[in-house]
Amino acid sequence: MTPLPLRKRNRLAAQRRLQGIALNLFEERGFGDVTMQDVAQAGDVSESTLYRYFGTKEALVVWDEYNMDAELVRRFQNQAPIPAFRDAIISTLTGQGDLNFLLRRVQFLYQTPQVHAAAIQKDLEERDDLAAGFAALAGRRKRSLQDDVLAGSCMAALDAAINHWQQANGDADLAELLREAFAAIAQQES
Amino acid sequence: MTPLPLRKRNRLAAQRRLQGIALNLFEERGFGDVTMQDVAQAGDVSESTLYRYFGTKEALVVWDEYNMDAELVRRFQNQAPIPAFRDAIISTLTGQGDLNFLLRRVQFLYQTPQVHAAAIQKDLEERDDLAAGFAALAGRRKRSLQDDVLAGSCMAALDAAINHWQQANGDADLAELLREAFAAIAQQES
DNA sequence: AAGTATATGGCAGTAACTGTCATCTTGGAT
DNA sequence: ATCCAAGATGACAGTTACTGCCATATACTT
Repeated sequence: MTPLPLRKRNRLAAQRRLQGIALNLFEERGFGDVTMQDVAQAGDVSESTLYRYFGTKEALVVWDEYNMDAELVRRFQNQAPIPAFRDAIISTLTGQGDLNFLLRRVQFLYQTPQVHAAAIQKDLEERDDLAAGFAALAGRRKRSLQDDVLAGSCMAALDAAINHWQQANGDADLAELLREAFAAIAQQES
Repeated sequence: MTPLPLRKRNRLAAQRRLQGIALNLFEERGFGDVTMQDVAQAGDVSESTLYRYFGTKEALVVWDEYNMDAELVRRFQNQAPIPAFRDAIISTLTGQGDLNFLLRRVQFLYQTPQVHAAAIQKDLEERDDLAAGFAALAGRRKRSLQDDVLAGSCMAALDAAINHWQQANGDADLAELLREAFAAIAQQES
């Protein structure tokens, strides 16, 4: 894989930096009591730039650089859909260095309804992709009701696992929680 | 059951009326191109009142008066959790007179990401209650990971069914779609 | 070194929301 | 019928997230 162009890398670095600064402020004073102006000043950039980077205030928390598309597609080749998705998630999350920072973001996210909603909106897009992927895997051109329910259940498992991990203050094996959560999808008695 | 106090009834009527007016405007000109002021003027109320009734702009679409708590509790007595929830939903939705208005709301909702997110945020509260209900049913005091996944899957089924119904312009049996969707939860191969 | 693309900052404007206060209106009491 | 208390409404000012636009500065290419 080619290394990221310099501009992209600088941008990513700046975003990471600003996200850290923003999260500090939010944790200190609360989401509602920190303005975009505050974050901009603390980060020594203009509000314009801040908006160009993140688009919305909520995105300061929700934004991340995870991208598991490549990994996901590769695993789809030779695994059943649910385990493929599960393993892609696990390797993406646990392979990413800073679990502590993820924990802070996620804890804040679940405790701030406004931010939580934004996170869910982002999940929805991922869910749609997933449902489309399930359909494609079965050779169908259009997503069926089952594909959608399945994709929704996967997102529910992901959400539940992260939520439990967050509630335990990170004192739990995230990968193990994810495996449990995804196992729960299949083992439901009606 | 005692009839609703007059004040409550008037309020409900006013909300129904304003929601209808707002939906008309949104459908005509698009969500982003209608201001709260526009809605207030069209409805002949002040912005203050509008905000007191709905709180947010999105709530003008998302708001409804459905309340299936009673139904749900009753069904939990003698049914397995998933069918209980499913049947409670079905009888609540189909028993409610105006499916056409529901269709309009839901179609708009799925086509407007901002509103969709608000709807899901509302669903989350319901999901929490459901998970708690599952735990209580099994005699556990605390919600387990499985309870959460299960509740999330139920919401996914509900969402998928309504989404398909909406995409078919209501030319489908909603109850039937719901049954299919909930059946898909149990029949997933891992 | 010149030229082009891109990133940044400043600024003005819109509209969603919040809080407050004065003014009705309503429902129930005597 | 009348008065009173509680709740509903409207007017208004203020905050802040977000958008668009333009001028300037910075970085990449040839």
